Amino acid sequence: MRYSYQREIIREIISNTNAHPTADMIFQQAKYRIPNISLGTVYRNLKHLEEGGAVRLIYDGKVSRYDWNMNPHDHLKCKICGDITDIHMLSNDIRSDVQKKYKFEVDDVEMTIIGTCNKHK
Amino acid sequence: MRYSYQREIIREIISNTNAHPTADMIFQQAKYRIPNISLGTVYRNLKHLEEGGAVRLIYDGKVSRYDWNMNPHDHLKCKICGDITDIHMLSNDIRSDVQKKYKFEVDDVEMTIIGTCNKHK
DNA sequence: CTAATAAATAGGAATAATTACTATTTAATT
DNA sequence: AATTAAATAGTAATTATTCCTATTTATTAG
Repeated sequence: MRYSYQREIIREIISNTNAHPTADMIFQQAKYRIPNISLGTVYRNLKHLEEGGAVRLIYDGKVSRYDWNMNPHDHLKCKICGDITDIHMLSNDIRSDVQKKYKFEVDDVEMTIIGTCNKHK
Repeated sequence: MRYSYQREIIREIISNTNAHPTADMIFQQAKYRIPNISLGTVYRNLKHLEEGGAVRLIYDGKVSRYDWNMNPHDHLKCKICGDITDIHMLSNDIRSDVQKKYKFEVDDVEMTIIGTCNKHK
C-alpha cells in the first residue's frame, strides 16, 4: 500500500481521541489540516486502515465508528449522551465455549452494553 | 394503539421465522397477503411493535433485523451465509458486575459472535 | 534526475436503508 | 349513522456510504 498523507492524518485523528469518531467526525477534523480533503477519501482510507488492522470498526446502531484500540475489549454505550467507553469484560474462554457448544468457529466477539453512564444522576 | 390488520400480519411474519428478517424481507412476505401494503407501513409498525415490546430490534452491521424472541439472549452471525442464530451465553450477573465496576446503569446487553457456522466445513 | 506507471485523490453522482409528508381510508366512539 | 383521530398507500426526502472519473502524486526503473 502506497504512502498517503491523507491516510496518516486520518490515522492520527483516530489515535488521538477516545470518542470513537464517525467517518463524518473524522472528515470534519481532517479538514482543519487538509482543507480540500474529500469524504470519499476518508471512507476509502478508513476501509484500508481497518483491513490492515490499524483501526477497529464498531457499529453504533447503524453508523460506523472507529476505535484505535485493537486489544479485545467491549463497549459501554450511554443512551443519554451517546458516549461510548471501552471496557474489559469478557474473558477469552467465551470463544472456546461457543466453539465447543455450537461448533462455531469464532472470529470476533462484539459486546455493547447499553444504559446510563455515571454523568447522569 | 388502534388495531391494524397490517400490523398483525407483520407481527405474524416475524413470529413464524427464526431468520431474523429485515424490514424488506418482511415487506416482501407481507405483499403476498396484502398486495398493496407499503414499505413505510412496515417500518412504522416495526417501530410500534418494538416500542411496545412485542419484537426485538437487532443490528446486523447497518441493517435492522427483527427477532420475536424477547428473552435475554445472544447471537451467532455467520460471515459466510449471513445466518443469525439465537444462543444463550451470558449470565445475568454481567449486569451487576458492570453496574458495580463502572457505575453504569445497564438496560441491555447486546452480544454478537461473528465467525463461521457448522454448515461450512 | 527524469520518465513511466499505477495507486490515491477530489469532487460529484449513485445507491441503500430509513424516515417524513400528505391526501385518503378505516377502526373505534358517540 | 356521524364523528374523529389514528393508520394507510404512495411518494419525496434524508442519511450514511459507495461508486465513478479525470487529475494528481508516490514510487520504480532507466
